[in-house]
Amino acid sequence: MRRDIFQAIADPTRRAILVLIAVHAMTPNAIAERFDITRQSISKHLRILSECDLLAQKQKGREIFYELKIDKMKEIDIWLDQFRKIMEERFQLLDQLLYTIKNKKK
Amino acid sequence: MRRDIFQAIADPTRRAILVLIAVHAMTPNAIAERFDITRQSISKHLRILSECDLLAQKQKGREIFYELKIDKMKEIDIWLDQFRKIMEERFQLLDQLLYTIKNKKK
DNA sequence: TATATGTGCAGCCAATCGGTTGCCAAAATT
DNA sequence: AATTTTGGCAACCGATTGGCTGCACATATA
Repeated sequence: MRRDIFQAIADPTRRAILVLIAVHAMTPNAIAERFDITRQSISKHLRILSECDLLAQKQKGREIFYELKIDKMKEIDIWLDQFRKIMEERFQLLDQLLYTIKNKKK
Repeated sequence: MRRDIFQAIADPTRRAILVLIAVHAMTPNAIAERFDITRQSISKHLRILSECDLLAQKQKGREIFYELKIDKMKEIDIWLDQFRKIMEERFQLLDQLLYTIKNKKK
């Protein structure tokens, strides 16, 4: 069973859950009310998100509030950084090239 | 057939392909050499990535060079922005709360 | 104490995924 | 003209996914 954050956010329902929870912690029932699928399905999604360390649970009586562990989202940002760096290098190379051409003209 | 960028980057092979191609455009065969799977599998991945508008093709003779359409990657960044904003608002609320407490003490 | 509510787990199922092999077409090489 | 190289497509297959139902269990409430 592969379980990483990229696989976790691949599902649109799970992405919506993350956005919902980001605003404030919610119980599985409250979340399920927002979707057209069963509470059990939501529960499965919450388990998957939890296994990726994206969620924290806070028990209050018989209710469980799930909240987003926002720090984990940084992992995606870190992955994106690779591309930002590659693009930056590419632009620098382009600048260098343009500079060389300019000097040759002189 | 669902086909969005989040589903596209869910697969680790596809993520690796994106990083490879980001550096410079490559042919399917050249990409396949870097992995332990068949050229046909790579071809499938390239098709999926293309369907998400993540890749551009440049034909040179019988070779096809695939290159990354870096702009499409911004979509992920835009999605992450939601969370950045929510977090910012949360911190501002916290600041406000701390300010109110401070003033009440006076 | 009996009942209602909140939650998670197990098992089922159709659809999708990610790999494979086999094949064909176009371009390059001999 | 025959052969090699490059690349895509189709069909197949086992594993995974994302939904469902049914059930069990703990906690509130009557």
